[in-house]
Amino acid sequence: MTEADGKPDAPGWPGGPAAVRVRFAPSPSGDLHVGNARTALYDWAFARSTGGTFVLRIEDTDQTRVRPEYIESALGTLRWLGLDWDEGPGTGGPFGPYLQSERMGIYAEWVQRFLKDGYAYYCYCTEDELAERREAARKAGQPSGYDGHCRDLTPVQVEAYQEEGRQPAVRFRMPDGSTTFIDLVRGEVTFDHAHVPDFTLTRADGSPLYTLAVAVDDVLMEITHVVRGEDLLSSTPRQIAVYAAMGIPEQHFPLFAHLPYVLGKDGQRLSKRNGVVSVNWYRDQGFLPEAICNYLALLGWSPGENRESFTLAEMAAEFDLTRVNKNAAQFDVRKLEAINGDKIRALGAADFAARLAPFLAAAGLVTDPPSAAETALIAAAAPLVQERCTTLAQAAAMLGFLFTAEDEFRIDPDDGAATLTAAAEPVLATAHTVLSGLASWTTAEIDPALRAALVDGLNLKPRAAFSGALRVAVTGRRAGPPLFESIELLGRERTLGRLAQARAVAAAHPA
RNA sequence: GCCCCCAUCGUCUAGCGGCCUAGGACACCGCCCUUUCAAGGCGGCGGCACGGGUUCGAAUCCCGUUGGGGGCACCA
Repeated sequence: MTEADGKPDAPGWPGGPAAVRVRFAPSPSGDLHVGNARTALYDWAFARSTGGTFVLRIEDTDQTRVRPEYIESALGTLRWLGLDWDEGPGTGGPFGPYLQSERMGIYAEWVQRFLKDGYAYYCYCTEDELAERREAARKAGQPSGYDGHCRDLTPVQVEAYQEEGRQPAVRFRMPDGSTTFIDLVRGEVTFDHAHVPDFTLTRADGSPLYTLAVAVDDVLMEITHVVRGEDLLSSTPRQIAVYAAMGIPEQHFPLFAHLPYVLGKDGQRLSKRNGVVSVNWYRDQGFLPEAICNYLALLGWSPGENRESFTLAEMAAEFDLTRVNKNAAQFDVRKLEAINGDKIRALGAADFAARLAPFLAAAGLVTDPPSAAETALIAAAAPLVQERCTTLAQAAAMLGFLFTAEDEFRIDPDDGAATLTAAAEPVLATAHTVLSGLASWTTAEIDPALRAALVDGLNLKPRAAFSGALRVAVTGRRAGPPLFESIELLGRERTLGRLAQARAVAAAHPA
């Protein structure tokens, strides 16, 4: 690492090769939430739209907050969403390793160099002392950042602190003046360094902090564009200061783009309190990755011309950072549901059935994986619910009556049970009789037979005949897939059995 | 407390000085279709936060106010 390692001819920098290199750098302290996913999506789309490289880097320097299982979870979520990375964990690449926890030596070297060159200094203040002075500054109406207490310690003072046994953190010496940069989303942004205090590079135990690791890695990994959340906007001048300390010429700094927040339902910051934030939860509910990507894309970007429905591939071709909004967006699950329904309906029949199967298995309705017979029944039943569901889990639930064994079949006590009264008994009896006499068990036979017997024969309105007791007896609920098709798929024996059972129940309940 | 950012229907947005009596989507309401529920079709409700400028002309440009969000960590 010498001055000669400066990157005058690195990709993406003015004067160098034009290739864009963007990174998504999550901190694995929990499941990927929808805000992170939106950032990842934009990073990915920007890389793809420019023909650049999408780099995935894991920011796991804080060992007290990071859990290894969250790394796997995040990788899995990104893969599921369809956001493939060109360099990163599991893929490799020329700038690895891509886990910051495996790059500690690199950060330590740079810290030593910053110390030697006077860009950084040891800070012996304790956290309690810092908190106390911070509070005092705030009360005095002053900026409450670090006050520079240890900036220019004399050798005597240093010795005194060392004799006390204090372990120093390392702080970056923020120069006077201000930092101005062009944010690709927000335009020109300026920070007065009076409000950018000397910040910590490493903890007392020597471990590196975000502001050090992120700047070093972005330079070393030759990142050309830092596209990330707005929460990091105010850390940008620090990173720029670190680039300068590393000896990187200003024209070779990465470009920045800060994305607006994704807020919860109540307009507050995303948290468990104001809606579900984990992408994995939506996956487990049966939201399609293409729906989530489409919806998330709309939270801050649009292709224009009132187009709202598009594929990942289309976004990859059309994404444009300059069209990203500056204002925060609220996450509205209802719109996600609407888009999910659209995407589900757009699926091919076989594709939909294949995606539905795991949800039937998760609900305990079929074996995992489904048997050949179950697979056939799923394929036959899937078209009945494809256009009436908003999620795959909901679709599976609608088909529950079909995949439930007869000894476990129950009428929904809250939904349909009230229809099974003595008044309905004749309807059920007639249906049973008619269906018993059917020569072939097909919708084409069932439909006209029931219509003749109930509508013409019993003089019932179609609505009364097919959406009341009969439907409840067969499917257990008032609402569900089309009745005649349902009866066909259920089969003669099971249908007649359920009808007989419902008759008994109805007869025992006076209207 | 100090500093920064943002501002079009309830929500997501189109709009980048005249094409706007502001368009689309979700949600909501009504009608049609209909064996339920959906889907689909048609229609409706509803917005440029406020106040000053600039301009022949402002949702679009400038300033202020208000409102919302964020930062000020040995978190990221």
